[in-house]
Amino acid sequence: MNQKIDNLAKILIEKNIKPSYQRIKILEYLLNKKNHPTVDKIFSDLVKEIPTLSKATVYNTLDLFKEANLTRIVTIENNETRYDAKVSSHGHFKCESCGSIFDFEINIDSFLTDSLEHFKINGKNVYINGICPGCLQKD
Amino acid sequence: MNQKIDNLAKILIEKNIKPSYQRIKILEYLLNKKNHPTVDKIFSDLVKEIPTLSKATVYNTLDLFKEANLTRIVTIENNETRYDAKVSSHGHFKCESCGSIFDFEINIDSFLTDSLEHFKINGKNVYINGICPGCLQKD
DNA sequence: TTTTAAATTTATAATGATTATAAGATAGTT
DNA sequence: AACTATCTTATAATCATTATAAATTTAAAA
Repeated sequence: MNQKIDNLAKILIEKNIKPSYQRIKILEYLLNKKNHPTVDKIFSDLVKEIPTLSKATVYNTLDLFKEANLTRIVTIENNETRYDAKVSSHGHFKCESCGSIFDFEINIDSFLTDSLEHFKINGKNVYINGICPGCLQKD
Repeated sequence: MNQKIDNLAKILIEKNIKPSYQRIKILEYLLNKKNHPTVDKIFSDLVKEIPTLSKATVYNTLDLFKEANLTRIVTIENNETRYDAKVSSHGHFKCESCGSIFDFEINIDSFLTDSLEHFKINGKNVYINGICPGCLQKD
């Protein structure tokens, strides 16, 4: 009946995660909005569609997704955790003036040196802060 | 009389920060221990020497240092902010098994692409997670 | 279809890092 | 010494996250 839902469910089942309604909706949200949402943003957006949604469910689900490698935590700020649907490797730029977060392409392996050759690498985060072009122009 | 204290004081004065006893001690701590301490670690270590020390002072001072570019925030975990005395650019590796944090050399500019050419860059963070050699051997 | 058990979701309370506020202490200046 | 601004401290407030237990849903069995 609903092809999209089925595809999302399949993704979850492949990871041994039961495809509950909430989980499908949260996964859909993450795959659609690629703007590193906070838990709060995810919750307040989805609660419009799922009025009974609880913030604990969002936390639980994101934790599940993280374990299953469907989602990664974006390490940008220390006060609010942000999440990304696992996609191609990219870095994050945060503007200190307007607070916007920009993605940028990155050759994720180019900066790895021999010093890590005996380490098992599971994830890479590149985070740059500064002023974005828009805010630079304002000054 | 105390050459070391004088040097630390000078660093602060150059940044227009009044060299109070607490500030000098916190700066000294950061420069000596380069293990990305949390606020809690800094406080509990220093309170032995300065019994009247308040955690609020540690927060205030680190904030001052950050503004003055003496210190940078290490973006590793989201639940506990860690601080580094500003030194040569390096990345951080966190072992998911034992929790240790390793520094590693990086060619900080090699991974910057054209996509950021119109951005003003103030800081760069590279954070990698995985398993360290010691924990790999245990398995 | 009902029953039952397991898993999931929800509401609520607890925790813990950080921030805000105001009172007290300190240092520099006239 | 008195005055003033700054710094430090203690305390309370905030806010994201985690823990807990009850309620609901799901899936399987009878």
